[in-house]
Order: sequence, then structure tokens, then C-alpha cells
Amino acid sequence: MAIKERKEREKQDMRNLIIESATQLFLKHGYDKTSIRNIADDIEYSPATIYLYFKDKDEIFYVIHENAFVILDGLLRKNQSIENPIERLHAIGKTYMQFAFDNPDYYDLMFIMRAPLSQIKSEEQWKSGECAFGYLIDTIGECLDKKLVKPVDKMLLSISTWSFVHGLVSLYIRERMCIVPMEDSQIKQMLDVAVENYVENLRA
Amino acid sequence: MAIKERKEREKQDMRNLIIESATQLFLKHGYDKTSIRNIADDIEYSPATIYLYFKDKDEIFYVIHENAFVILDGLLRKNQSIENPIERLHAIGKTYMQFAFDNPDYYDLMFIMRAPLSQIKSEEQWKSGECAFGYLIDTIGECLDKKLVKPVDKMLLSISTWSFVHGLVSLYIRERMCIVPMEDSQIKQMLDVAVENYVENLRA
DNA sequence: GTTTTTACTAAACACTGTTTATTATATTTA
DNA sequence: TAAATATAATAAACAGTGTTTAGTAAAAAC
Repeated sequence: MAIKERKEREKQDMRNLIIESATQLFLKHGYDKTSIRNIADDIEYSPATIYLYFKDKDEIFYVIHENAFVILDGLLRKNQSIENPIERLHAIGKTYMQFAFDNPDYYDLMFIMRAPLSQIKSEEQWKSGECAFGYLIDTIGECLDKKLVKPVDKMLLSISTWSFVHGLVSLYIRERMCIVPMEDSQIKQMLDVAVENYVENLRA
Repeated sequence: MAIKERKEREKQDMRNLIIESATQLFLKHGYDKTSIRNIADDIEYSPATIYLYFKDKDEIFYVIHENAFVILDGLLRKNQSIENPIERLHAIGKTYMQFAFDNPDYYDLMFIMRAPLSQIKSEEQWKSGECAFGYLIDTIGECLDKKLVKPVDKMLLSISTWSFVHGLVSLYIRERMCIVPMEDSQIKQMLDVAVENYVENLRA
């Protein structure tokens, strides 16, 4: 029954083809402007074919979403070599911010876009997300354990830290920082300083 | 030439009618799910008529956007009676957050939605936005002048403070707080504590 | 009373995500 | 090998979107 396995492989290949095309189009033009017909044109199949491999557009969204979390998680964990946890925390913040500026469309998809909840709400699926957030919690836990930062509830500090950097990044990405009377390069520089300042302020 | 004036009045009335209907529909179903045809049905005119009063959907978006900023600005300034600027800052943060939770669709429109830049980028139009943000800057300036908070660049602290609360609020509104293993009411409570904790940490 | 301007709309255009009925091909069975 | 069945792909349609165009009634100006 090698045919069944080949078919299974071909099915997965087709899914990969669709995801690759969708990701590329999405990173070039953004999610909203990537239509099923665009993807179909790109892979030279009819639009209806895509629905043989994915339930709907949300399911494609979700796979890209999952991939993005794997990428971010990998980047964040590259800071594991930094021994001092508060310095590591600082590096994590900078890495997170850099990821957002390098891949604004990924960031949008991950943390800003109104998400297809049916897919995301299930906790299983958030695994890689929980993983990245879990890494932040662990690092902050280490800072607290070693009394390097002022004592405070671990979860509170984790949410606060994430929210702080997300706030800076998302206001920038969604172009609300334009009310600040500064040039773009100056603003980006200030956002960097803001993260630095925030982490320094946590110190015990 | 009273006819011309009456016509002008009628034109403005029609614009108001459209905006009122659009706002009501938008607050009920969200922006994306409010179509020009929905508005047209509601006011009992043809869709094409709306284009005689507004250039496009973005222009309707922008008027609602402007109105929302007037509302928020008014709410924030109600805290002016609080004399201690750092306590006022705390109150402003809580008011901002309450506004977001009470009017998530307004908040979305104001600070999260991908905005029609053509309208918003022009600084004139951001007037009320600048006004609300200006009020934050002024309050923080007062805190700095009176040496109630640790010395730091005024603009940096203003952006940081805004970003912090925006981060908390926007992650909640766009349902990313679901990775935190807590119930909704607990999360909301924690967000409140986070703001309190943040302001306390600023103290000199 | 005739002309001109204004207010409005039906219908169309070019899109969107998605579904259905149909066809051609590949696989299985007799 | 030939007929029956299962699979893969698609053309066409459905219901929706924002927006434009051409045409019609009513109001205002002359």
C-alpha cells in the first residue's frame, strides 16, 4: 500500500505549496490583500482547489501564524547564552522589537490582527505562543529569584513587560506614533531607549 | 439667497444622518461588518447617495474617528480636578483603560485599526488626538517639574506610559491575553493593578 | 413657462470568500 | 485487459464588498 503513502505525501506537498505561496504573497502585500484567487493564480491552480486542502482562508492564516511563532521563539531563545537574567531580559526585549520591525506583517498577524478565534483559542494550538511567552515568564522568574528586580508578582511583571514592548511596537506598526513630532529614525531610536529604560527601572 | 443656506443646512443634516447611522451600526457590528449598503438600507437611501456626501468609506471612518477622540479627550480632562499630578496620571491611565473596555470598537478604530493614512497623517486632522496626547505630556511634565517622578526625558516617558497602557488594552481587546492562564475577570483586575504598579514605579 | 441645476438611484464593474455540479484522470476490481 | 469506482481539479455560480456611471425626476433660476 505504498500508493496511499505517496498520496499522503502529495497531499502534504500541495499544502506546503499553498502555504509557501500564501506566505510569500502575504509578506509582500499583507494579509487582507492576499486573496484566495491570488494564491491560486500564483500556484497555477483554480481557487476551488485550495479548498480541497484547507477548510477556509482562516486555516491558511493559522498555519502561517504558527510558523511565525516558531521563528520568533527560536530568535528569542538565542539569548539563552546570556547568563545574567536581567541582561537577558533586555536582550529578549530588543530581539522581540527587532523581529517586529524586520517582519511587521508577521508581527501584525501574530499580535494585532483580529484573529480567527475558532482556531487560536484552543490552548493546544497556542503551544508555540505559550512557549515564547513561557520563555519570558521563566526569565523574569529568574530575575525575581535572584532578587535582581524589585519584588512583584511574576505573572503581573510578565504581562506588564510584554504589554510595554507590544505597546511601543504596535503603535509604531499601526502608524500611531506619527503624533510624536519626530522623524522616523529618531522615533525608532527612542523606542529602543524606552525598552532599556524600562528594564533598568525594574532593578532592585 | 436663503435657499443656498437652507441647502447647505440640508447637506450637513444628511451628512449627520449618515454618520449617526454609520456610528450606530459600527458600534453594534464593528467597522468591517458595516457596509455602505447596510448604512444605505438603514437611512433608506440608495448606496450611491452616500457617495454624494462622502468621498469614500474612509472619509466616514475618519469622522467617526474624530468624534471618538473628542469623547476620549473630554473624559481624560475630567481628571483635571485632581491636584497631585502623579495621582492625576494614575487616574488618566484608569480612565483611558475604562474607555477602551467600555468602547472597544471606538478604541480599535482610534488606536489599532489599519487607518486610512491619507486622512489621518495630516497633522491638522490629528488635532484632537494631539490634544489628548498633549494632555498626557503636560501631566507628565508637571510630575517631572515637581520632582515627583524619577528624572527622565519628558517625551520618552510620555510615549512609554501611553505604550504601556495601550499594550495592556490592545492585547486584551485583540484577545491575545488568552495565553495567560486566568479567567477574564482576573485578567481585567490584573491589568488594573499593572497600571497602578507602573505609576508607583515612576515615583522619585 | 422654459431652461438649468440639483438630488437621487438602478445597474453595472471589479473585486472578495466559498460552494456546487461536472469532468477528466488515476486506481481498483472483475 | 476492460469495466467500475474513487480521486483530483475546475468552471461557474452565489452572495457579498466598495465604487462609478448613466439616466431620471424634482426643484430652482431665468
